[in-house]
Amino acid sequence: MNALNISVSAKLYNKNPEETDLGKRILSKSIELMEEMGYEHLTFKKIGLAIESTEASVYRYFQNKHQLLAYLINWYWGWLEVKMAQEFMMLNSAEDKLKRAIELLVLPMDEDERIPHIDEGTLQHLVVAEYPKIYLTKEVDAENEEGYFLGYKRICDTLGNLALQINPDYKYPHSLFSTVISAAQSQQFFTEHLPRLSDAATGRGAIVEFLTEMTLNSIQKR
Amino acid sequence: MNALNISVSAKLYNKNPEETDLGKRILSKSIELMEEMGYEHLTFKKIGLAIESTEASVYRYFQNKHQLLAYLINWYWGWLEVKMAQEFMMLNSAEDKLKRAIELLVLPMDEDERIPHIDEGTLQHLVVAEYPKIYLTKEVDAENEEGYFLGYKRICDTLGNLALQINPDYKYPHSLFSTVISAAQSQQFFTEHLPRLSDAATGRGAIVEFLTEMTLNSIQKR
DNA sequence: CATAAATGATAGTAATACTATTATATTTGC
DNA sequence: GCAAATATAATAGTATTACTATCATTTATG
Repeated sequence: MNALNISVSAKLYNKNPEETDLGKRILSKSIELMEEMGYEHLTFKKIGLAIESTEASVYRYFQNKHQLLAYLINWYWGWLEVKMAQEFMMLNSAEDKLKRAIELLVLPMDEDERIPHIDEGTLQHLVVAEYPKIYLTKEVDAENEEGYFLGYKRICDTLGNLALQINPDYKYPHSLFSTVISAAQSQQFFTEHLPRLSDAATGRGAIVEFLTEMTLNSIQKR
Repeated sequence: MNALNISVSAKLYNKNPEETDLGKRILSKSIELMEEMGYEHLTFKKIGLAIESTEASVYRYFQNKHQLLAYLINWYWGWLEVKMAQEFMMLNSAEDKLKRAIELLVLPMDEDERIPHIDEGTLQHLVVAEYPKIYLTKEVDAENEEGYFLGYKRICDTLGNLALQINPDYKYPHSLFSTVISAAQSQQFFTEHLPRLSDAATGRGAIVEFLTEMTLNSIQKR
């Protein structure tokens, strides 16, 4: 097993892919293929082919493509939470922690070599392009009860609590951080594909600056 | 023809649905069905059935479901632009206009009886639930060139310019308003389905307040 | 070594996303 | 008011997708 293990709710798979070699190959190739062709064009048949196995084998791990995406995205949030916890240890003010959190959301990720079957950089790019698809469905309420969105909620809570350390009277910590996190994603997407919707022609640094300013100005006491 | 006509780029249909009775029935029923069953579960066959016509007839107006969604969403933004223009005439400060724009984004819409075949309230709810699906695809760059996202871009520009009237030095008008507009959507969705991601248990008024504060604090000179 | 479990190979089904064809209305131009 | 053009209805057909099922084979485990 890995030195580091990100836990993902058992509702997000049929059979735990982290426990077998085939499972890990499914994760690894799914990320690669989904990034390459996009969620809509990916099929379990293509994954089966890519891992030199079969469609049926992929179905043994995940009920369907939607669950696979939800798994990958929850893995990403779980991993980001670990990263944040690590980095926050070295920082002493809530403001510095918030700033660093925004950087982690936006700046490119290095591969964590403790987890060789997941390419975190590619996964981050995939989350940017696919994230809202896991909740923008008619099944959202049922899936919410299954814990499909826990990863995201936990990060929002963590950041919201930091904001309340700065200003205990701030009224919208949940709204603010669900907004900031999804803006972190969508600004990356817009910069790449719809540049008229962002002012970050100069790169991700500008996104970080925009979000940091927006966050701190929102929570400041006045 | 209608007293009021919202123009949507000709790239967003095969045959203009506003020009025929059948076309209008397609629009009307599509909104109703998509709202009811969600984008994923809607098919042209079901639309054909609902309008007491056929699948083939729907294909004569729209190339596919994706184009239909893009049409409806562009229609919505076009209509919102008209609404904003109307309301801005009565307002004299950029700040008041921004505040009113946020209300229009968030508060429930009344049916405009000049356009009987479109139920604006339902359409608004549909945009909240489906909007990101039109750009989160691998075809985004090609469709961007076809003008699939013009409606959204125009609203962002308009609001960005209002912000620059308040503070000509503000550096991120496009990023801010693409963020505010998509937050207006996602906060409505979260309030309904994932309440832990918002602080608007009390209703849409809180969303308006949150977004207004965030906007004005961001653009203020300091 | 025996048994269970995981995987591979293959087949099959219902639904989807179209395309094509032809017949029948309906509109429009003269 | 009629012919020609156009729009729509009715139907059929195809390739792909999203699964489910079955059974043989390999691999792990006690």
